[in-house]
Amino acid sequence: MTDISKTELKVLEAIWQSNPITSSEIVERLNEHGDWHEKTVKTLIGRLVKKQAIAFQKEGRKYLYYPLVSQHDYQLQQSNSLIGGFFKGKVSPLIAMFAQQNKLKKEDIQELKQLIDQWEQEND
Amino acid sequence: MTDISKTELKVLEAIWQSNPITSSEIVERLNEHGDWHEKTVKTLIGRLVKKQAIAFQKEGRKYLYYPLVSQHDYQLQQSNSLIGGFFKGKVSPLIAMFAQQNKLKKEDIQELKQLIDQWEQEND
DNA sequence: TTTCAATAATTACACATGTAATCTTTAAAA
DNA sequence: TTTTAAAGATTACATGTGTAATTATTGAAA
Repeated sequence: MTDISKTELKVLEAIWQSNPITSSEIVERLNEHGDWHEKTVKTLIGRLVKKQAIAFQKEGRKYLYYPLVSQHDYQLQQSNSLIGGFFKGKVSPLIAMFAQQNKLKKEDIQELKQLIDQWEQEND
Repeated sequence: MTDISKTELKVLEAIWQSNPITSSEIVERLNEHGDWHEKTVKTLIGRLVKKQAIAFQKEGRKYLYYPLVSQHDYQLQQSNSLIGGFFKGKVSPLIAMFAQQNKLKKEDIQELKQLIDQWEQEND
């Protein structure tokens, strides 16, 4: 799959939010936050189709778009790429960075602890 | 600061590795992994200068390049952007994702525990 | 059935990016 | 001092990206 650009990603996110979805609904959804020109959105939809990130089903006169790439898979791939590229594939340096920046809240710590407990229960 | 492209980042990473550094040294370093044409690297160096990601000091006939953007700051910004964009600014969903993919090793858990201990000692 | 309006497809255009070649400058070598 | 070679600056060019207008298609309305 070719790279998905910043603006294409915004469109894809609108589609992930719920689908299948028509182009005009995509435009509406994007315009809830931000200012998107209909023509621009149509172009981006077309590029996403060409990149096989989305596809459509013709339902009579309507084109119903849906994702071919799942949000989870995309996030996983991007996260792996960042962690792999910056931190040799290890997550702790990222967490350390956040800790240093005082970006960790009680809730985060709580959730991390829970994840660790779960991991320890499952592994050995 | 304008965005730094993929290939520009490779050049910047070579500079972060140790600096100040000459363009030919940058080329050498990049060619330890991968195949970089000298002219291409020169172009990318020029673009990084224009973007004010790096600068140089003329040392007689030599141009000595050094970073204006620190690796740490760059990584922090990119990490924040990913975590902010995908996980509403919370780190635990990312860790959960890694856990699910069996990407967490004993060592990671060990380090996470330590970070948590430290956090708890510092915060209340 | 002709017309209209919505939607998609095509075209446009400036700036970014990947990849490099050519031109210019200047210190070092001859 | 003239020549050369290395480094930077400029130019090149195809493809990608952001942003949109124009054209074509087609089901729905009149």
